[in-house]
Amino acid sequence: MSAGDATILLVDDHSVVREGYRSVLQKQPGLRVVAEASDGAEAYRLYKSEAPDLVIMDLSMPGIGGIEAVRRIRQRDKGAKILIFTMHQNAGFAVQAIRAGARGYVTKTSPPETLVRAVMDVLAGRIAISPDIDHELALSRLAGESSAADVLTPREFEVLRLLLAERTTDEIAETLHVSPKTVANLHSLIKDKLGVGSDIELVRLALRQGLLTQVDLGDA
Amino acid sequence: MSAGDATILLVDDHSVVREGYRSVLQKQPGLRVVAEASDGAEAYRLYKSEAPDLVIMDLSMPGIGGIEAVRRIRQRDKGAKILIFTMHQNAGFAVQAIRAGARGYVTKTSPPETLVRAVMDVLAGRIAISPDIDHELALSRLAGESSAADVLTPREFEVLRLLLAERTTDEIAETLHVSPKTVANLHSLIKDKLGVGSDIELVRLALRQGLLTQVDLGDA
DNA sequence: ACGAGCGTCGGGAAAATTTCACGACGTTGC
DNA sequence: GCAACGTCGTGAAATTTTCCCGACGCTCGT
Repeated sequence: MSAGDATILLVDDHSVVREGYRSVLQKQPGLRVVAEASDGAEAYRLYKSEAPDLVIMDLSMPGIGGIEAVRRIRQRDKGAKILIFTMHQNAGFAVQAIRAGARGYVTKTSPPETLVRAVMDVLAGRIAISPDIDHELALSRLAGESSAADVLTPREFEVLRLLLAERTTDEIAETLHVSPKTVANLHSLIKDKLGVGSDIELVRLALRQGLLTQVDLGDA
Repeated sequence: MSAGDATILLVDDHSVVREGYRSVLQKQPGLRVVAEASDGAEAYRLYKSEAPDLVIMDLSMPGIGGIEAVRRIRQRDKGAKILIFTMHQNAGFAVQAIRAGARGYVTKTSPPETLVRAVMDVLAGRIAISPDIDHELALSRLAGESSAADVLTPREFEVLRLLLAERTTDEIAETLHVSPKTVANLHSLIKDKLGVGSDIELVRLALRQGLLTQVDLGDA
């Protein structure tokens, strides 16, 4: 490991996975893992203190998730190179991540070579997307599935978020200081815009698009 | 690695994670990883040919999932020792896994020592549950949250499954050869039994209990 | 054998929700 | 200035959900 090695910060809440990263990356000359974090807040702290050349980050993590961590790091350093490495084989997540400022998106099902290749690409300033996500993105294009984030107005999006999180129409109305009737109207309009017929389809769509994560199920 | 080493089969669809397992386990004397699989079907095949002392298995995998793989292996060999190692910090999954015949359930957020400890426990014939899941199980007990699988009759469960998968009440009625009215009645009864007020809560509950997985979102 | 209990199936009617049509108001952009 | 649009709300119709009920068949304990 020479002084000219590219420095890397690993972020993943699963220690065994970080172990796996290390094992794969250390076989590669020119790379050096200099720090590890297990959540977004820690990642941000370590980014500031270590100023690594590259961050490899998972998306689903307790507390501050990956997307938000990307946003914060980028806000601080516009040139930050962040590669998302996640289990979510989901075009919606990829779009969100890239928009937040990530420079790459690779799924964990990818063979180690794909990860290494993506690391090199991002370090060289290129955008790296793993083939399966390319395919997902193509499919969602072809299917013409409306992306909730694009089609909905801010207010509608807010209502959708609350619908997925809170319980009743009345509670949401109170939170938003509008009449329950308005919430019902928006609810109906949202389903219309997204082209779903039932609430169950709505939740499934939200899941696919990464608006709701399985780990968000908090109130158990 | 002596001839008396305990042999292990690793099952996880993320190659980097398998890399991590190996890295952790090979530091441990007396253990030897003899095979790796990336889905349930391959796991079953390799179990038959390799007859390992222990299987370490992920839950969410393409095609045949972890639970089903446990069931098959156990059906073939009642003495099979299977340790579930997964990201799902979810009491519902743990219950399902143990009922299917797994001998242990450890989350990926656990430190490597916990995994190693669990491996030893299961090899010694003990049941191993990681502390966070113990806690989850305790909580779900205390909250008295009804487990869908327990509280619902077979027919109700079937309707729930279809509600989560299909689209309209009428379609389900047709599939089941009953009147839409019956489906609506069952739907209402299910929500009552599970103590949820809306379809959205219903889906969230199903998600928490592992009845629906993010990867099941097929029809995108 | 028999009644109690339960799962399944559905009808009827009331209650609640969803949907649709419509109007008002403020902002933005041309 | 005015057209387009987002937001908020009303009223009435359409639909769904819920609740109450009865029927049928099965199992189980006595």
